[in-house]
Amino acid sequence: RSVLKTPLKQAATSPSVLAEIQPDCQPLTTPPKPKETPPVEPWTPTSNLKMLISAASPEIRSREQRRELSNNTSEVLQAKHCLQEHLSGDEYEKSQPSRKEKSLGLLCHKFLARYPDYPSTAENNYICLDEVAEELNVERRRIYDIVNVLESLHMVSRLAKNRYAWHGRHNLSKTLQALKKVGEKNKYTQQIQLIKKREYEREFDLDGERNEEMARSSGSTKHSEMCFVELPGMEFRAASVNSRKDKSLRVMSQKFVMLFLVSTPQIVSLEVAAKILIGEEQLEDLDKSKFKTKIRRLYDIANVLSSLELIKKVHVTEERGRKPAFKWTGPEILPNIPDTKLEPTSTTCPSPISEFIPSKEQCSKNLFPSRGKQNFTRHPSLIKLVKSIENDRRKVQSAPTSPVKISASTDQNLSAFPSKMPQVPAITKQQMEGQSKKEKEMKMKLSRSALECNLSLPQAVPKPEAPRSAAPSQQPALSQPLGVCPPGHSSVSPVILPHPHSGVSYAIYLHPSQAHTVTTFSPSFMVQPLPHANVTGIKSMNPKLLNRITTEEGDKQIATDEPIKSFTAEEKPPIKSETSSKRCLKRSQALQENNLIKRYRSDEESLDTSLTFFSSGYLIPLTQCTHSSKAGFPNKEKAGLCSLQHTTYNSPIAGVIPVTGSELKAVNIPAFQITPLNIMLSPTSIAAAPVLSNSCLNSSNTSSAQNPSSSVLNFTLQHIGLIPAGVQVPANPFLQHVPVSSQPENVNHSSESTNLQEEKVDENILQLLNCAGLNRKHGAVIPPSVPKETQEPQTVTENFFRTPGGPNTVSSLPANSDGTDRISQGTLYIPQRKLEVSED
DNA sequence: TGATCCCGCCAACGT
DNA sequence: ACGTTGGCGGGATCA
Repeated sequence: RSVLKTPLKQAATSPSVLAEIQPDCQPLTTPPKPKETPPVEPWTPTSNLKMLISAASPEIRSREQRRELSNNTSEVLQAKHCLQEHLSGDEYEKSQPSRKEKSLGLLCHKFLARYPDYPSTAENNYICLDEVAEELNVERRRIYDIVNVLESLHMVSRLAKNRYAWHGRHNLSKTLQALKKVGEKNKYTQQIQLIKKREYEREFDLDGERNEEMARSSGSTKHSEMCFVELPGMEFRAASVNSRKDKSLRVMSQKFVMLFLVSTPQIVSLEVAAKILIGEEQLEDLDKSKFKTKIRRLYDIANVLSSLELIKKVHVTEERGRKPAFKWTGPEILPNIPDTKLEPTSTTCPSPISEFIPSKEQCSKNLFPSRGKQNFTRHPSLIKLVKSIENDRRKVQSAPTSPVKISASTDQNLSAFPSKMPQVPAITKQQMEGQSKKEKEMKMKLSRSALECNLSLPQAVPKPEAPRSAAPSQQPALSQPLGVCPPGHSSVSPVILPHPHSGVSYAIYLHPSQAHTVTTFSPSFMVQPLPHANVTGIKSMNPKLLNRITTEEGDKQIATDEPIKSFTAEEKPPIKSETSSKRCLKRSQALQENNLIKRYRSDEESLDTSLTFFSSGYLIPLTQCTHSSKAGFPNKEKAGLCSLQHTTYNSPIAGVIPVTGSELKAVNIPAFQITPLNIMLSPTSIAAAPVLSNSCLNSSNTSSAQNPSSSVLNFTLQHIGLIPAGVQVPANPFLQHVPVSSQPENVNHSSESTNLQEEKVDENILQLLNCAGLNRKHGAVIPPSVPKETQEPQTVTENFFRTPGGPNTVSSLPANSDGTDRISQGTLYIPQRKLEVSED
């Protein structure tokens, strides 16, 4: 076999070409399973190079391929390399086998090249694993690795044995949003901090006392980690095909992504990720082997995520040394987006875990994904499925084999309780509710001990019920009432503004009421966050932890330049010195207090069903159907009272941060400053804002299940032939810029947003605290500076919205210089830590 | 060396 | 029983 064969190349290329050609159009052709090309040869290095290049920039991709590889430097170099090898001899063996050429990343590129990022509707985009493996000339095992992570992002979904449906990036944004929510729910941010803190402590040999404490607490919280069991959802939905146990890769991948989405500098080191993915630190170094294995898996995942251009490898240099890490390079996700739900019909990913989704919904979903052919055939059966779904669910739940569980995955760490408790599937809301009370009680009890750790995770199942006891964790973010809102406004909607160059994104919380205005505003404004100077410091936070991030690109600015402004908040004196135990006590107290408060608050909660998390831990984007919703409680005071407290104690770092609910109250949430700048809001965000703003709160309940109908509708229409497959009636949130309408969907969003907000607030608080702590350490408050360069907002926007339809762009919005005023309150995320990041 | 991570054994599942 | 999935970790490569 001589080395270079182009044949492979062709194989690889051809598909990509197709994709290119029919980018979004109709991918009817899909799986070219071209056997035409001789599968025999492995690709040549050259081909690989091409692939890489193409992968590098999707846009260019197709063209690139056709053209010669001349351009890239890297390419050239590689080419040379190849040549040399070839020249050297026929020992192609050497040349070929370079490990790199066989890397998962490369393979993934090749794989991705075969399919369009945005395939037209479901149609034929199916993937036959055997074929792919053959064409790419790799063992199937490898393909699984790729597919599994793609599946975690809902870019593909399993149809049947050996078959997957390709969804491309249509669902990506939704998925990411969902993941982010869950990540927030799980308090990954805090977990990360905790881990870092521990590390730091360890370094210093902080007394064992604390370590033990920490470990213990953490351990308790975390052990739940792996619990995930099968997800009921999966089962039924895929009907025949699903795979079962989703264990790690898929779930791991999602969690990994969540970490990026929730962390401020969106950089996550493998080490931290591994720890979190493992059951949290468990006993400190529990099994090194386990840790090692986790890392290995993370590399696999990271490789594919890198191929997707969602992350990129960097190195973080800390005091300790250089650690491998990855930086998120994917789209920023707007937390709030009014996502209307996910689910454009097209995608239909069969989400394994859709939690509450009513069976019907699921069915519809399932249907969608498939390609047309099957749909027809299936249709009838599907119907049946629908009917039986509920039964199935029950079965599933009860089924011995499938542990129904739940929560584990996502929340894994959190629950202090025995894993089982939390694991109730969302589906059984009612049950849950019933349980919830019990749980609450238990939690309350446990809370003291457990809370310290505060890692508690929110559980998957949302329960809208009322007064939640202390365990905030349990409440799904969804259900939670908004957090901190400045008085008067119940909901704040955070918007994240991506900062392209810096890579840092800012989140702005807007009051709903203001949201409108925002939209109208000029697209660009800057927000600067300011931490309270005084917020209680975190004693544990170590300055060391802070790192500087320097990336070659312009990322550097992130840390340093971040302008930080101080808001007016008055805060309370830091409690730093408290011992952990004391803190705990405080917390518990706080919790109690919170409880009281909580009572008042009603939860609107459950509305946002847009995503659901399944027990298995696998997230699936759903359309929102809110079954769950119970009627919302009157939100009475939510606005006024902020749920802050409750969040507060949750934080994992709690021990570290001694803030009580009362304290929080005292503190004003800093209002953001928005200076007019270049930053533009993405259209999406804008669009979202209005929705949120409106009203929603009140009506939240009402809304409810509309989505399903939309999906169903689409489905139906498509099948009937009224609509082309690609067309979907309901839209994707992005696509649709829904005017603030009275639509029920909106309502849901609002509720969702609310929750998010709360979460965010919490995070923000933590961050602020951190900042404060830092400041203290440094003794200086960081002056707010204005970010200098701003990039083109537009670019950012593009990233966010790839929607073909070209949404109304924000640009149309009138710019408002004084936007600042309008957005009075909010919180901003600022990366507080400084790290040195070196790109690889 | 330590960071990466390919390779493929082999168990859990599905059919 | 056999095929499909995919956890897992030894050990080869790379840097």
